[in-house]
Amino acid sequence: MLDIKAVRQDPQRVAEALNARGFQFDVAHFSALDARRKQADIDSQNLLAERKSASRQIGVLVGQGVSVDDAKAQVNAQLSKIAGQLDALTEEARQAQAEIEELLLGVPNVPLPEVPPGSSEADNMEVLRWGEPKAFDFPVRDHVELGEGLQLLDGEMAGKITGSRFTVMYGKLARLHRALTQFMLDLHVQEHGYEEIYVPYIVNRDSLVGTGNLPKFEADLFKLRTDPDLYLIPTAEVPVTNLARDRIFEDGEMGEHGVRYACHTPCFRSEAGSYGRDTRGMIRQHQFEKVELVQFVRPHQSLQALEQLAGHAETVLQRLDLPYRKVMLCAGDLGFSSQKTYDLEVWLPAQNTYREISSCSSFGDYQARRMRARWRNPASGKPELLHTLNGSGLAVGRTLVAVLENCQRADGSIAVPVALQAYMGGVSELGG
RNA sequence: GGUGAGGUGGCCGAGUGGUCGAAGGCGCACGCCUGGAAAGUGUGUAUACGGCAACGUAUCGAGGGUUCAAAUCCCUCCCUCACCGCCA
Repeated sequence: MLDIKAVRQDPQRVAEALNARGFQFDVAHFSALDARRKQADIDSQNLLAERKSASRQIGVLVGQGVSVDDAKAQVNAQLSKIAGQLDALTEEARQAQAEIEELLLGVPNVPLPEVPPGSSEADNMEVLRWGEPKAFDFPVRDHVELGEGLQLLDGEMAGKITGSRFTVMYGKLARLHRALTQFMLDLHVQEHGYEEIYVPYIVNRDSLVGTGNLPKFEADLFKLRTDPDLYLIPTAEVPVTNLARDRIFEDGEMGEHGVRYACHTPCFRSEAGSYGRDTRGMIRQHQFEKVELVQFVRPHQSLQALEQLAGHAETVLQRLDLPYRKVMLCAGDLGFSSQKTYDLEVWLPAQNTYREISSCSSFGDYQARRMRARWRNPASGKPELLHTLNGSGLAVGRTLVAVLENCQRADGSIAVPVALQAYMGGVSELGG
């Protein structure tokens, strides 16, 4: 959520900044609503104050021995006037509050100044490339051909069990998938200073509102038939970031670099409307695994933290020797809650292109305001909104795809990257 | 899922429907005392919104209700604890 004070102070500037990411912010509507909210708030507060003092007066009189009825009679004029207006006024105030809240919950974050303009991924800015795409002296197979050829991957069976966009893996492939997860977690915990945590895979509505998935993107979620509403997590970002919800961190709890959590979870995405895109194979699934990195930092640290976070994700690709490029998303391609995002795109030889494998974002105080996540600034002694960040480190399923395709050999077997062999019990190849 | 007991400030813990945002304690901050410390002692110590400020309003798990007035009474829900049932 944006800072309502900042919006109020210069709505035009906010509107322009949001326009850069393709969002139309209706300044006139906001201003009218805010004025209404303020007036209703003042009116109802005044009335409440009157009622309170009248009630208090009755209490005082009763304390002095006056009968309750007599006491009421003495302040009757005031009370009857209040009774007539209070309900309407408090309802008006409540409604005005709710409306402006709803409006703001639907407004995305403002991009940082360095975020390039643009409306689609075509306008994203390449920051760097790492590694050389390997030249193959045989026709490359995609991961589906490779996995099915080895009889380790089965999309049809998943279709039978559940439906489209799920997958079944067997044997060494299933193990490679698990090895990738273990490798990533160990790297981030042992070398990058993250604490490993385990969290619920089902969350409530408040948690999803906190991260910005709701109220706008309900269609992307799997919703359970419970009361109250519960949802399968679309990413570990949701439960992990919500660890900070309604919480005030003492400075000592934040550590030098802030709080860093690494968390492996399955992710569930309904992706209603995405049918037709990436239908083949494991690129876009309803269920996939991800190792997520989440940070809570002091506001002045967030820019540097984003660079470090992206670096942590890049290290995974480097250790696996997978060529990739890093792009800064343009304003129009930013996620709803993000103020700045780097995507890491891994080289997929079968597609002859780079494909997203990690997205690392800084949210500034946008999520923190939605979930009232704060730290106590020792300089002021006051609670202030902290900054949140997260990034995939990495999407496991897509990393598996990248390993299969980049490490394939002419006979359709797969050379297991050296970094993973220890996690495979020494196994160095699939098939062959 | 059943029965019972509870949910109050950073923590513990009082609270009879009426000057209660809430006694007391712990913790923390600052001062006094001391050569220095401990002990002792004094003061302060929730959050949000509005206001230049004085201050006002809201919040005692959440939401409804009764009442002139609710931390306090009633209803529903959530959570915690104990025992039972079921289960990995």
